Amino acid sequence: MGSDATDQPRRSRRERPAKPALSRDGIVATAVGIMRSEGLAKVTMRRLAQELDTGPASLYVYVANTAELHAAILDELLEPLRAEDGGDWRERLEGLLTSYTTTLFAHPGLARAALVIQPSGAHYLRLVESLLALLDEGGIPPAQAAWGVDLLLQYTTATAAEQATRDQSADTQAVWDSLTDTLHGTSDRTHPHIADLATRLVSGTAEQRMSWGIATLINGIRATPVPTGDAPDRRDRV
Amino acid sequence: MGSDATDQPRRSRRERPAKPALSRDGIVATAVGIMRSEGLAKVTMRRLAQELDTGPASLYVYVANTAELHAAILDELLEPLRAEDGGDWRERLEGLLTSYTTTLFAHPGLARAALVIQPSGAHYLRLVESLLALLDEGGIPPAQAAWGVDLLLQYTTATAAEQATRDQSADTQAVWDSLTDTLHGTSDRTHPHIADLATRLVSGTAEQRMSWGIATLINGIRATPVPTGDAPDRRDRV
DNA sequence: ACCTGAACACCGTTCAAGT
DNA sequence: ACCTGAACACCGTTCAAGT
Repeated sequence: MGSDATDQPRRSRRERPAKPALSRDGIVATAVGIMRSEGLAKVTMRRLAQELDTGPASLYVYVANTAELHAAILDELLEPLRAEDGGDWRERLEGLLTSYTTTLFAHPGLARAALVIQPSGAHYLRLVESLLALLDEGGIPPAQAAWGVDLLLQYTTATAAEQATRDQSADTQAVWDSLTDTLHGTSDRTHPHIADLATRLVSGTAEQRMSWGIATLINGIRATPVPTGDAPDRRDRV
Repeated sequence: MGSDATDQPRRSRRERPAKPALSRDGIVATAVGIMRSEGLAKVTMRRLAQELDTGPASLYVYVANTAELHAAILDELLEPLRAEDGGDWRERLEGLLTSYTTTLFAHPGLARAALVIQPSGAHYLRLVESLLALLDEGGIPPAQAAWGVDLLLQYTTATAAEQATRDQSADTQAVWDSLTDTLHGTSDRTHPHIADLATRLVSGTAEQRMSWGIATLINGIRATPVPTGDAPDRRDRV
């Protein structure tokens, strides 16, 4: 009983489980799959089309371009993100931002895409909502929270983008060594401050830096009022 | 008299002013030229080779890869950056960071490269030195200044990367409108904080946001001590 | 309306062979 | 040592033509 062509009269089966109809959701889901197994760099229109057993042109019926596709992938990855229940608002805020960063870390290259596209998917909005709720709980004035949430997300996204890229490249250690050497070798006369702080400039683990960075941002956001007056919209729209 | 073969016995001239010898500096200078006139996206190994009248393989004698080339271009652009003379240290710090951002703004795409590569050229080091001097002048504790300078440069670089990309794309307005609509259309019940702050989330000009962001970072850096103890090197090297 | 083959106009990087 | 032609293994996007 090696064959199973019983109730499906004619149609090439096996290999592919009956080519499913194309849909935006199906395309995004397949894209996520490729990214998880091979990284974002492999998620190209051509490769994706191949996976879906069609030509690249077909995808443009559902996705405007590669950037939009990457935005959709990102939002999909944010699905499991949720703030913890117990604890101090600061701890929960740091926890939520850390899981956001961890998510981006796990998928090198997506963080860079996130910096370049303006995410606006459902899961991203939920993340923003959670962050605003925590800042509110911490008594941060609304205007500062509104601008601050941008700062917090930008910081974590940019950090993930940097870190992810560096981990990816094979010669990270070499680059690092040469930077350390450059800093320590800097002349005391031309660059006194760098020479003085050489060790401190590169001290700390990524986790320590991130934790300090988030605390620094929160302290800054709390302490810095936004300019008063009816500030115009960023696009000068009324 | 269509020919002009007078005092140069044999050698195809005209068109190209006698092909110069390749050198790293020449390659970088040519790359900067292409970037200024056509944008970073056009600075490819192939295009650069064509400009230098050779094949792409020849460039690999002087430049390890495209990322290294972009790093070299960035450093070249930082050459004219200098802190102003007069005024408050805060104003001069903001001024210097603003000219850094303006430089990246003027060349869309380079900011993104700056986030991905660890800059370490001579002009970048001078910028770091200037920032450390200003933070020192402002009485920021050395350990906080050392970590803070990273935060300030990351913030400005990431902001430029975001802004540059968005200005570049033709349908910026459409994306913006749809984001605004999304925010304002967000249900009061599912996303109460977003609904409440919708206007504030998108308020302010890019300049106002940047200025507030820098002030926020400085306040945070001043207020947040770095973890004590002999913190290990970021790479655990002793 | 949805889908597609084929084409247009490109990429980075390597390598064996030359000078 | 430096330079190169040619190749390998790819890209995103468009468009006319089909169903």
